[in-house]
Amino acid sequence: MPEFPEVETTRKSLESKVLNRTFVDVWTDEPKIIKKDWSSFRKEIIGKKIVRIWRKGKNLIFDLSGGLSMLTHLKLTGHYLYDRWNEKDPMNSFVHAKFILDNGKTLALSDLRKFAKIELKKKEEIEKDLEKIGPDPFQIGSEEFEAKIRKKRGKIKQVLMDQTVVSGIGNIYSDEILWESNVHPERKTADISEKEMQDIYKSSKKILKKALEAGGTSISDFRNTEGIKGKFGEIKKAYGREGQKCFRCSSLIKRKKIGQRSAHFCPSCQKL
DNA sequence: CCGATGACCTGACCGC
DNA sequence: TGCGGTCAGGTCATCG
Repeated sequence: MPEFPEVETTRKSLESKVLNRTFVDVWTDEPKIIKKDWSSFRKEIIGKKIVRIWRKGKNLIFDLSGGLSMLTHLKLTGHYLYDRWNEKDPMNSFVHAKFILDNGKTLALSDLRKFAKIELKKKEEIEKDLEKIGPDPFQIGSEEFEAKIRKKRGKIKQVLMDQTVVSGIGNIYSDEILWESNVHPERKTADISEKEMQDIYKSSKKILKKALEAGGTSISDFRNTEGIKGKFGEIKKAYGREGQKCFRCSSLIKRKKIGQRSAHFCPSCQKL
């Protein structure tokens, strides 16, 4: 599920709720989510305090006491839930990991497809693993953004989603950003004009900011830590709108496979 | 080094 | 109702 807006929504919420809490117990019914031998994971994490919660791209990292960090990647369908959440929503029922905190409350990971991963390593090791992840659009200026994008040859949609180039953008927001910029997803990075690059840069920040303010997108399974949906799905312009009218020109939105993913775009506003 | 392709999983939905 | 196919906010390993 999660791209920048969903992960950041989760991060902010967890920061306000579980920062400075200590793990007193852990549970899982799907040990493969934890990329470490379960008994050593359990032994190492119990008694550790959460001292910082940060994000790099789509990765969510809990720095713990004792020089350890716990990295979580929610992949397609993972989301964190805390304390008392909306249990009527079936999407909140795929809980495969639970952390019991020293205030007696539970931090849970619900993940329908079980792709999420949790790693526990030394802080420096986690940081090293994340070196390959590029900056998100808010961390760089337009010149650096353009330089990074141009350096990678290929179709703009795929390059925008390449986490080593720029991070935080996935399938939904790349479609939204390119629609907003009037750029066809298959345009080659080398052939995009400077003006268009500026538009893509500005749109990236605009769309991600808007989506964050809306609490993310919950077309399928994303929920915040209270188990509630985000609202960006109600105002998206391209993703998932195949066959519906473009909000700018009324042409019908098209869907096309690019790489392995579905791209949604307006064939008349976004020309090849 | 690069791109293309499957693998990892489960559930929803659509057409017959 | 049931079956089979397709699709899904993401990465990884492997192969040519």
